[in-house]
Amino acid sequence: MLQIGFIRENRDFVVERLGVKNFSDAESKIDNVIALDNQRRNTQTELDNIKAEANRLAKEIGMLFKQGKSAEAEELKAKTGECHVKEKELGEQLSKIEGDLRDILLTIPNLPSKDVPCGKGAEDNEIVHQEGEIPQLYAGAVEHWTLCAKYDIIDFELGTKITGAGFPVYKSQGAKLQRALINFFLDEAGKNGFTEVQPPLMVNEASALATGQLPDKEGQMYSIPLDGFYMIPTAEVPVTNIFRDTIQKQSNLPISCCAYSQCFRREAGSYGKDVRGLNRLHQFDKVEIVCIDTPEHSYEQLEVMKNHVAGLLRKLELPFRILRLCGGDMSFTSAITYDFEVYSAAQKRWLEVSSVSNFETYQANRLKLRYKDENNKTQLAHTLNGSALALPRIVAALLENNQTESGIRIPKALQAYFGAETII
RNA sequence: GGAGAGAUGGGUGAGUGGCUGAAACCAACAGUUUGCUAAACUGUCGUACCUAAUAACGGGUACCGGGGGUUCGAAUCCCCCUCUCUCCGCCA
Repeated sequence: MLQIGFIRENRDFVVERLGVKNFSDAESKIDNVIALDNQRRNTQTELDNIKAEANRLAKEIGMLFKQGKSAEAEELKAKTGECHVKEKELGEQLSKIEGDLRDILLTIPNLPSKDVPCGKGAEDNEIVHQEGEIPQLYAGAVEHWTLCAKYDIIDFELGTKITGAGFPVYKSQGAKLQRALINFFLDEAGKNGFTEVQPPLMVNEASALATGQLPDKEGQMYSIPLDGFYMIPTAEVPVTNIFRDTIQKQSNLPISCCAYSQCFRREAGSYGKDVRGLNRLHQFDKVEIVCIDTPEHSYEQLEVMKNHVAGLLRKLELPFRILRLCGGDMSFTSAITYDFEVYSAAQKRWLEVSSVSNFETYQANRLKLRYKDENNKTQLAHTLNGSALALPRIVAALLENNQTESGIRIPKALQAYFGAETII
């Protein structure tokens, strides 16, 4: 959620930035917000004055009773009646205005930061970096879903039988490869200063709301209505919520966490070859990194996170590129997002394996995640997160790019974790 | 799931209708003292919103798990919800 004070002071800037995100009606919505906020302030002032008056009367009545002047006290009691009528009326007005204001604010996305390019969709994203060699595969090379069946390491049909499409069963060396990657990612994160946490895989409504999954993306999460819980679409949700309603000391910042979790996504409306095999799943594994920092340092921290992710891909010997997402392709809550894509040689396309974002104060405002600055003033912190990394497409690329006639080569960095040099 | 107890500021914990935004202690922070550390002493020490016609001090309102009610007045009384603890049951 954007901060109302910021909107008031930077109306034109806010409208202009929302334009970069192709947000429609920015101008009228922002003006509506400001008008409602004016109403809110006036009503608040009026209500406070009446309450102050009522408090004054109540004190006086107490004094009079103590002095035994009950007749005078009764007189004043009658007066308080009027106050209560007005108080009730204004109170209802105020909560209605506040509700309306909040509803509108929830529909306004985060402002893209100054580096975000304009654009409508994926085709307008900016490639800011590319490295690694695109492998030349031998003539009989195939896509990962064929490899999975050939080596009997990931069974999609079996998962369909047990649960449904998008819930694969990892078998034998496939299961081991999962564990190897998870441990590799966690260890690397640990070396780079990220503290590991293991969060719950279900969250309550307050948590889902605080990180922005609700109300914007309700249909994306699996829900358990009986208990009011949601299956997490990413560890970002529970991990960031660790810090909900807290005030951090500046000396504790930056906070850097990593967490392995399974992730659950309904992916409603997806279809076609994009969702084949490991390309899109309803349940998958991911190591997430989450950081909290001051506004002054958050962009440095973003670089730290990007470097960490790039390092992982390098060690996995995967060719990758980094995209700076354009306004139109960014998520609702993000101020800037870099996507990491690895090249999948058999599918002959780039697969998104990580997304690293700075949310600035947008999430922190809903989270009430603040810190005390050097002047001891309480301010909203910046939150950042990224995948480091999501497994399925990494597995897809590893299998496809490293396939040979005699088996699938495991990259050096992973061999100790996997316990072998090849899948045969 | 059954029975009971409880929820107060960073922590412990007082407070059962007005003088309590909340004692005391601890922690934390700043300063004095000190060769350094420690100790001692002094001071500061919740959050949000509104307002201020000197953004520095100030004034007001709300908040003692959450929501509603009684009352002129509620942390304190009543109702509902949530959560925690203890005992029992069940169980990886």
